[in-house]
Amino acid sequence: MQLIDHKEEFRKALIEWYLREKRDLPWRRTSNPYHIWVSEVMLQQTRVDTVIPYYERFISKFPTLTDLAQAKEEDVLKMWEGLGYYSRGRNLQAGVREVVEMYGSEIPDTRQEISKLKGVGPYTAGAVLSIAFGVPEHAVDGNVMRVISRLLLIEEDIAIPKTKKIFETVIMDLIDEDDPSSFNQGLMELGATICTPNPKCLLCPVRDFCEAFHEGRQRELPLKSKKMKMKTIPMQVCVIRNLQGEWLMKQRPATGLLANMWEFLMIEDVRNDIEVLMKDNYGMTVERVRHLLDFKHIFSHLTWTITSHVAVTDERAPEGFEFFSSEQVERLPKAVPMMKIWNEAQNKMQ
DNA sequence: GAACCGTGGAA
DNA sequence: TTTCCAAGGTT
Repeated sequence: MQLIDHKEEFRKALIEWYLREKRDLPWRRTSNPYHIWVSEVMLQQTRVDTVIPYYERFISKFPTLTDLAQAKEEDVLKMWEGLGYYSRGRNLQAGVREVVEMYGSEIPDTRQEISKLKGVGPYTAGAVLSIAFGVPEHAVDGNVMRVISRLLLIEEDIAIPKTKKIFETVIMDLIDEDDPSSFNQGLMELGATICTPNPKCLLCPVRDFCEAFHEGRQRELPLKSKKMKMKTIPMQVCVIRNLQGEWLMKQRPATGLLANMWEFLMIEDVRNDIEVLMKDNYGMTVERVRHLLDFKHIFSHLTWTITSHVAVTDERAPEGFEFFSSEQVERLPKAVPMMKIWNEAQNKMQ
């Protein structure tokens, strides 16, 4: 059965399956556009199971758009701690503040306007428009590209950005004008549960429409070019305490890797001892250096091989650093590698 | 348009 | 262990 000649039957089969089989997720229990926006940002490149507890905590802490707009950025980052891609959190708050200032706290309901908001790209725009406002707009994510590439046997490389336009055009032609929310979510739900990289075609509600299944080529799709191997950066971390037992930390720059997150002193050099490096780089004398923890931290595009130490000093904090009490350190937003070191350091100290 | 931006789970 | 990746966006 050719999908292009049977669009209405396809929509019906997809939406009926979705309404019958959809998972019970927190953001599917609300019609609050702000809550849906939050969920869509958290779900970017992140698994449902990972997002659920973060979503629940975030909505409890910032129940309304106004609450988030008025929050301190550090509190927002703290709620994002461990979730990754931390600029999402900062951009979300920036976008929410734009809605308060420019749109009277009402999230705009056109692609034109909502796309101007910080952190809202083509996917998130379409997702919020269709799910929260019922606007028939495309929301093309990795799931949709996988599902559609199989249904229509599209052999374009989805690693190339402009390939996405093909899928957006297809969706605008296929989308159900009466229930774009269930249509878009149905495609994503299908991609997440049935039309997975290793597809379960016998359970698929729309396999009769699927050209790849017809040809037995579903496992070949979508086509995706390889990416290059990542870099490895050796790193030494030194957890330094002063005579009051406070901890030396600094905030990372506002842009780039782990932007605005807090960390202990780090040096990209494993050939020299910590005492020498501290003297050379900061003119600082540290004593009682003890080895702490060695581990590897893998980012999406690079790897840190970390060796860490604890040490003591009676000198002032170097430029850009501050000493914090344990209670203060606990409250600072820290990325996962620093959380590991922080936990280990606390264990070892008592 | 390619490179950058996290994390943890699964194959 | 290695690889891939999961409801992408920004620069």
